[in-house]
Amino acid sequence: MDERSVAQAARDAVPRAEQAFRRLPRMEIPEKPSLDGLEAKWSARWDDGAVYRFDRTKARAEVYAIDTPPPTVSGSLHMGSVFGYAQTDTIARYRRMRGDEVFYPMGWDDNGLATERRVQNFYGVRCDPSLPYDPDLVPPEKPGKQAVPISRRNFVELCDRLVVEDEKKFEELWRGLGLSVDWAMTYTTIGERSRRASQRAFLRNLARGEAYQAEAPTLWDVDDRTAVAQAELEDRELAGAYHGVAFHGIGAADDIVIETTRPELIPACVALVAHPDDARYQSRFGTEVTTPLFGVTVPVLSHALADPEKGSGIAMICTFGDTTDVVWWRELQLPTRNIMGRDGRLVADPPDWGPAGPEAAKRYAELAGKTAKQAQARIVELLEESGELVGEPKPITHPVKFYERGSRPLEIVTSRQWYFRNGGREPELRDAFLARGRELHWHPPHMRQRYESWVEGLNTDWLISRQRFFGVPFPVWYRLRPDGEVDYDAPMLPTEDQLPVDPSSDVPDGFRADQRGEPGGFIGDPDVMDTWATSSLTPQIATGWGDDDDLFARTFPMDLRPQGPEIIRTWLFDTVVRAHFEHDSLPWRDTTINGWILDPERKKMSKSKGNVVTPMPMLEQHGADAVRYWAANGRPGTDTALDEGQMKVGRRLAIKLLNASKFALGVIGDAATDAPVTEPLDRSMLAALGELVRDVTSAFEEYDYARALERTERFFWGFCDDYLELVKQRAYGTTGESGAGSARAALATALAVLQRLFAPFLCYVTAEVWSWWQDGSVHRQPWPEPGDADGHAAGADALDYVVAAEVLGAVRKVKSEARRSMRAEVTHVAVTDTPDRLEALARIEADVRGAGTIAALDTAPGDAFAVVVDLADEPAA
RNA sequence: GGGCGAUUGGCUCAGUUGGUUAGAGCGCUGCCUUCACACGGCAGAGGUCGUGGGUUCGAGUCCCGCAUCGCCCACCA
Repeated sequence: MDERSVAQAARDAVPRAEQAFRRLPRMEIPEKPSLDGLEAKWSARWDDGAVYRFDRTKARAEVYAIDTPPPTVSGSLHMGSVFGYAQTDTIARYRRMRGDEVFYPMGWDDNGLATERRVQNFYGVRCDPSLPYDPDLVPPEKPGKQAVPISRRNFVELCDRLVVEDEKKFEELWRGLGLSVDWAMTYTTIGERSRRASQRAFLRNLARGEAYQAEAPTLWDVDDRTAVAQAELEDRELAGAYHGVAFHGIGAADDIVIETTRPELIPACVALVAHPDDARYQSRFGTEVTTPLFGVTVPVLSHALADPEKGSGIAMICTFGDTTDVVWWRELQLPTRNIMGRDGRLVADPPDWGPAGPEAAKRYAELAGKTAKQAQARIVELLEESGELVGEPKPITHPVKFYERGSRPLEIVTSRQWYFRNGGREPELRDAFLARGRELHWHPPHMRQRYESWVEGLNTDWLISRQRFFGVPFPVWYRLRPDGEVDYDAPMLPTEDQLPVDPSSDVPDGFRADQRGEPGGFIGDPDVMDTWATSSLTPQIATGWGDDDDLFARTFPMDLRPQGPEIIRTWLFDTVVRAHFEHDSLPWRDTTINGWILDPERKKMSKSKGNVVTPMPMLEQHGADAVRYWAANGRPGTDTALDEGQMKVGRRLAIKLLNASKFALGVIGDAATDAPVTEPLDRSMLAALGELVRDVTSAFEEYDYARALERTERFFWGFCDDYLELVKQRAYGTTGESGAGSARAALATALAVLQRLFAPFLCYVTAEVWSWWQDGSVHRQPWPEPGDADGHAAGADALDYVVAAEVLGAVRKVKSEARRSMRAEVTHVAVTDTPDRLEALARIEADVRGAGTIAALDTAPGDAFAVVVDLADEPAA
């Protein structure tokens, strides 16, 4: 038995609180129950009563800790988030009712490029780090045509200001949705705790060799002017063209024609490459050719990655056109001829072309300063003029790498960056992370495939530095040599108790502020960490790692990470990496992966498609319980359409619960509810209810909240349509006090169970109906046990309730087809059925006759169920 | 190119280890001005379970192939 099971067993051994849920002496049931106003009323009461407050005196084994991925607060609220977070909340509420102390904090992911972009668009500004700080800066009312350049510090201040506003809106939304998070425990990924945790973890990674700095070719976004990581790439199909380009051998017949989609990179060419087995180029390996237009000498080489099927089977290697170039460049140990600037334009100063340099430079002069696209157009013209363009360009579409939020293709530039090891270059480490993936419990299990294919496909380490402004700075300074050059080899680091630091304003030990930027002095690392480098520590940040050791000991490793499928390769994997390094453990035991939210046309919702639905109007129109109902109907990991019809159904269910509760409690009235349950129908219903509790509980244990809801709902509609109708007359006392007492006890028992089963889903309406007759919040009640229901019905026959409902249904059908009222008198009913079912019918005949207004009922044994109904004549109008 | 998931009435989806006439809601049709509920209730019509094989006494459910859709991964000249 593991630690958790021991704790569970200990809890189970404690005598449970009053199980019968006796009604309060004085019930307060509205004359006309309504959903209106319930959300405001109960949100306020939950706050006042600290219903969802985490009790930090509980031991780890008693705690259920949920690592909610902080939503990105920049940008608009999205129905997809509502979908996932509402689902998670049903789990949280279930665990809480099971007796777990639920640790359920909420964070806001506010640092990073997403926020910067929002600030740029919202205020119409852009950050220019060369500008001085303006303490009196007032941002433009409305963004103008030209972005206003402001200093880095001003820019960060605007970021800080805007995220506070955004976070208020998010909290308002989540509160309205009824998320049972402890709002006293929010955090932000740019907040001090997050900065301290990020920097502390980084320093430890660095000390252990898990973080390192390297100068290397890097995927680069020319618009945001920052390096980006493999995890942030996406492929997009782009129109392009194969250009046949002639490279020259010794004789005119020795031309080698290559096909390229990027002729503008000819000046960056360092070699040609073909497959070693390719007969066409066997004789050329080891020889040299000269590039078209520029006349630069490059070798012809062989490499297994070259694909004989592609183009003419031989490719030019440029530094750098794509990631394959980087592989060839590294493995064939080629020189670098960089022409691509960080602004996406060809650099002014040409690379080293050797002897051909002076001539080549003349050609290059008119390309310098052009964008890749402009340069390509011009170079094609030049190739045509020189006759080195072979044939017409052949249009193709091909996948091109983009930054996922970018608008222009990524370039590859060489730059100095920070990395975390993640197995991309070390098979053993990669295997360790694959093992972690198998150690984690995935719901649904097949989602692990995405993790595996991502980890198996890693080909670089995790690039964490960004040349941006609003993020956690690297806690690193560098010495400046006497000649002013930066000494990257011996970075200066703060101690952990100094964190968080900002190296652009803080000064390393042993230096004075006026030595910043001076030869012999120091400079701070100018970069910030990518947002994932902080987000990957949310389990540590939320649980107070290093800041609150007591809390950390009670909550880490956490139990559950709920999240969307699109961030398995980033958030989930990165978080596994960090916990593996720092704690040699998983960050959590389970993960639930929700599905996509699709629009009514079954298209994935995304901003670019313009089909995003904002959640606030949905909540206002249908109500939180209705929206939660819709979300909870989306099965784990299954894509779900945005369906307002489902929300209407949810709303109707909530109203039904109001009215059925009112009715049942009205029937019970002032009478006692502790009479023995003696009537077969009551006992049979409670037996079925006990089965329901078993079923729903096991569904929740498997994280299948959708099944739990569906089963509860199905039982409840039958309970309303059949049981309440069947028991109505007897409960009013028309057949005597014993039968009435049994009915009232069964009604009270069923109501107490059903209201609690619905509580994780319909959190507002269940709070309301529970309060009519019970003390305390329903959301802090113990989860029903099967015995709460069938404990009152030992030996009951499940058939009784089934047969009663079927016979009643048959009678209703006849009345409906005869276009008569459901109250129409029935003179006689003849039921044919199997003996065991007729026995059941005999036990509950009185209830069936009462509900169907049936004067006489006969039975006859037979093979199949059949009912003949004689209606009384219609009374004269 | 590799992988994962899906394919059930007009729509959205259930269908837990293969077992008698395949379920629900929405929509549609009809009825009921019932004393919990008109933000109702009752009932009805509507499906060769994508397709072709196979295993089995028996397959929506298991196996193989195919098709379509969605997604993930991939070195994309």
